[in-house]
Amino acid sequence: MRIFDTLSVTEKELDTSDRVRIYLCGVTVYDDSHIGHTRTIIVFDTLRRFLEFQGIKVEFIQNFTDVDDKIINRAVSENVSADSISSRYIANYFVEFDRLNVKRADVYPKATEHIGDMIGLIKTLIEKNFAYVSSNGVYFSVSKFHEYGKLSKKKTDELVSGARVEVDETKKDPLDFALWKFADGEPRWQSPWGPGRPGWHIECSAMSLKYLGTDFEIHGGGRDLIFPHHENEIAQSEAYSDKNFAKIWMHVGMVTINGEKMSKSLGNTKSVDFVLKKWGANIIRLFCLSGHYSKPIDYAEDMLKETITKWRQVENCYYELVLSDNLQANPEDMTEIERTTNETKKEFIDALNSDFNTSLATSAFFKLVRATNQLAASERLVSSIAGTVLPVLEQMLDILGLKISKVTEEEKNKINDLIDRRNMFRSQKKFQDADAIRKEISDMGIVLIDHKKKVLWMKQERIGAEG
RNA sequence: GGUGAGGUGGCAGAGCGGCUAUGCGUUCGCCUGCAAAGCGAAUCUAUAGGGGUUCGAAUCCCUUCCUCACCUCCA
Repeated sequence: MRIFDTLSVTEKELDTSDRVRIYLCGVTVYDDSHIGHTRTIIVFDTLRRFLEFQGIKVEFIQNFTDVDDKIINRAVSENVSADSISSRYIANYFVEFDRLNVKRADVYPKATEHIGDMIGLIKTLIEKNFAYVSSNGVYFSVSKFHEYGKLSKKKTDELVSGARVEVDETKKDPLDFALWKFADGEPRWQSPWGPGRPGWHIECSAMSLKYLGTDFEIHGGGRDLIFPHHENEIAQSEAYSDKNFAKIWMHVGMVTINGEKMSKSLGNTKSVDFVLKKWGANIIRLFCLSGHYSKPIDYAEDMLKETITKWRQVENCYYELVLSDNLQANPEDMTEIERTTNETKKEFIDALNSDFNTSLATSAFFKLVRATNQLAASERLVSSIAGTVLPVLEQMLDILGLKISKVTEEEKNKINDLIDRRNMFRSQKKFQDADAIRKEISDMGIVLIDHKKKVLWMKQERIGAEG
């Protein structure tokens, strides 16, 4: 599979010969996660599912930044400990991303649990003369790392001339960034240079190195992390190890709202909780995968609504397949559907192999859905066809992380009972009674599909936006 | 100002030298007791403007205009 690498600005072949190690920069746990975090995490979850579907071993690490000024500020304003803030949002994170059907990473390392690793790294950087101690903390000396700027394509002299770099008189160079900050208040940790807290960037270097080693396959995150976070990670890590840090840098585009970037600092975010209540996991996943991962997508309610229509087609398709009559298809239909199934499956996989083009992949997926629904609409969908289509459809659903709402055996029996009663009323032309039953079924979240000679049903996911 | 990514039909979104995806929308229709769901047909022949290369360009080159992101914490 080929993936676009931000560092080399080219598509690179992903080395899957042994295992694929992925480090994804996770969230700072000081507030609710939002749809922007969601997109990045869903993209990587889907990538991981796709690799695993192919039998490739994946080691997936995603960190939590649980020491940060924002966490401390929040703790102060709520008059609680920093730890209680980060624990709360980490707990929320798991609730929400489980609901989004995101597979758990192999490890979710926390910064606070790796202070020792960071100190070790900083020590070496000082020994190698890449870092120095000032009265405020320990700083990385950017000018010592000659490749600084290679990821973000920035030249250090241009960065200096830009007026937006932080002013700190104790730094030797305005570009230098903190590895360790001296601090009086809590939380703080002892270090050889004095008590304090680690800088933001060093945690990812320390934790990726610890869990994945050097030169691992993919390092990812949102585009906004390219500078300075990932640039600084590269500087620290490569200065420390003298080895290449990551083989491929994969960056996910921003989610905008009304064309404007969504971010906590702008205060225009849509929280995961909000979008889950409004749209549900399947719609959000489809939305997040609707465009190429590297490009921005706009959170627009009309687009989300369209996605509901598509999802209904998928639900219909699935239940038509599952509930099809136990019959043999006519040979022409069989040949045709086998061809379509194979073609769409190939299209789907080829698209994902080509820089993870989820937009193309989902369009192949919908082609298969439509072909199936066509057969259903013309009363030609039978079990032998389902036997061909269903396994492929389920594979695609699984890779995309989509989940069809299912019913229990008990509910199924009840539905069939009610359908029988309704049919009876219908045959007696007691349509009001029949409609009352239809309403009762609909209240269970079940929609009836009246075919010419049979009545099928499907479970529809309840979606908040539909009221 | 610097750097990067883009500008494709009413909308979303692929394609990245020839065969102009796909979906949504809209209109009409099929099906139905009526619906719903689904399906069909029609609609839409689009590639920011201007040059060029080529037998042939949305796709390559030049240029103009515009949008967004990053350059401070951010997924």
